[in-house]
Amino acid sequence: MAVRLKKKPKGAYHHPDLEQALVDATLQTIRAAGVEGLTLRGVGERLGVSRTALYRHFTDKSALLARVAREGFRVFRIQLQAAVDAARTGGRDPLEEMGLAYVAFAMANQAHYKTMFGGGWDGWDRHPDLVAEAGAAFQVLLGTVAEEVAGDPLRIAQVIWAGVHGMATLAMAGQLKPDGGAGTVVDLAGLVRLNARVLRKGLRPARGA
Amino acid sequence: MAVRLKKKPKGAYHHPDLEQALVDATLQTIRAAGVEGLTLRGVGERLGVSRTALYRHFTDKSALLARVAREGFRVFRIQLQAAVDAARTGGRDPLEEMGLAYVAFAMANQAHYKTMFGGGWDGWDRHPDLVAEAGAAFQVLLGTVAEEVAGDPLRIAQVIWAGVHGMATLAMAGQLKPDGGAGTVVDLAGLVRLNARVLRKGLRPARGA
DNA sequence: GGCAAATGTTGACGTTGTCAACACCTTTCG
DNA sequence: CGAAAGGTGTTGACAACGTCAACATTTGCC
Repeated sequence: MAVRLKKKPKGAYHHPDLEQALVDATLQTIRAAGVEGLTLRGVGERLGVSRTALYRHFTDKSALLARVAREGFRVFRIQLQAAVDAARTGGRDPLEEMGLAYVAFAMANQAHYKTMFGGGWDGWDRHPDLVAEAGAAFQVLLGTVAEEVAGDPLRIAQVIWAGVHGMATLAMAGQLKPDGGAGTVVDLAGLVRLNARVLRKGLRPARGA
Repeated sequence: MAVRLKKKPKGAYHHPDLEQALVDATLQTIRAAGVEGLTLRGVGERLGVSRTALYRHFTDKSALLARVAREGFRVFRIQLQAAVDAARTGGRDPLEEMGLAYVAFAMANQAHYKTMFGGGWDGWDRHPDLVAEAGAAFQVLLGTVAEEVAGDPLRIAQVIWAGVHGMATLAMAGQLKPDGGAGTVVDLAGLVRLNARVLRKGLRPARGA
């Protein structure tokens, strides 16, 4: 390694992009061990860096997790929007497809999802950028509801959101079992579809009453 | 048996019922400071007992929290059943009233509810008594659904459960705001009612399509 | 080339959950 | 009635953790 050029091939006192590397390593760790298995010392070790190196990029363990959550909401929003678009071009129900994409993301990224919704960090107030990113994701739902069904879009969007969020978190906690307990996995997608269709039918503006 | 009155005016080496006192103190602590604010040393101090005294009654911090969760499910089930019964005698919709009781319990006992649904302890497998108590609570919902609506009761109960659970957890996390962000609190009961009515209408066995 | 800011490291401290060894109390039984 | 036995509570200790302060190194800039 005589390549003592302008960069540092060897010791690399300065990591190329430690900030992003920290986020990635954190995500990998919570994927493997859960949020409660996350340790700052472990993250540093994984990156070959000292235990306190991250304090130059994040004020806190909470701040690091909030950043991870923010990135999650970004990907989440993109996937939800893609599902809506695909449903529209494919002639399928946008709300139903969005619901499926919602639980698919949550199931495929369980630790990430938990972190996004209140896992480990210290409250929305302290992270306005996170609030913004989460709000953008909700806008996908809200906008789709506004175009798809009649009635107060916000309240309807909140009801739909609660349904998919509830199914996702209950499924993650292993609470949704067929016949109420035994072994196999629940047909989560089928449940989402059922929910979507019941809601759509119930939301159809009725004649009487 | 004769009550040994003059026994221990002073130190009371043996606590009257430390086991229950530990559960109560734990619940009080997480009510005030959240699960993450719970420390075994603090619980001991609150009871005037040593930091490791609880190891004679619980194997673990997890075991203590699991016990707290179990007691939560017991109270929860009773309140749900009471709401169903009251609705029946009062001529109101049992499912709607149960939904209201559900979120009312969750909101009034937020830390407890979070502990019940996966907060802090180490998985259902290790606590079969907890599984049983949670299952009993779910039976209230399942039985009511079976009597109230047509169709696969389990799947419908799971959908309803997901709805109220989702609303409760989102509301706890401060995610349900009117106009999507500002200040005031959401009309959670109204949301629950909306959900219940939409679901009931959507579940009505319809003729066409 | 030098200097200030940015970035990374080491040492240390207080807190926490938990174990081992010990002390005290209650019960049981010879 | 008294001693053994087991239950119950205490102290001491340890490793792991998050975080701060002080120090070291690198980078960017004039």
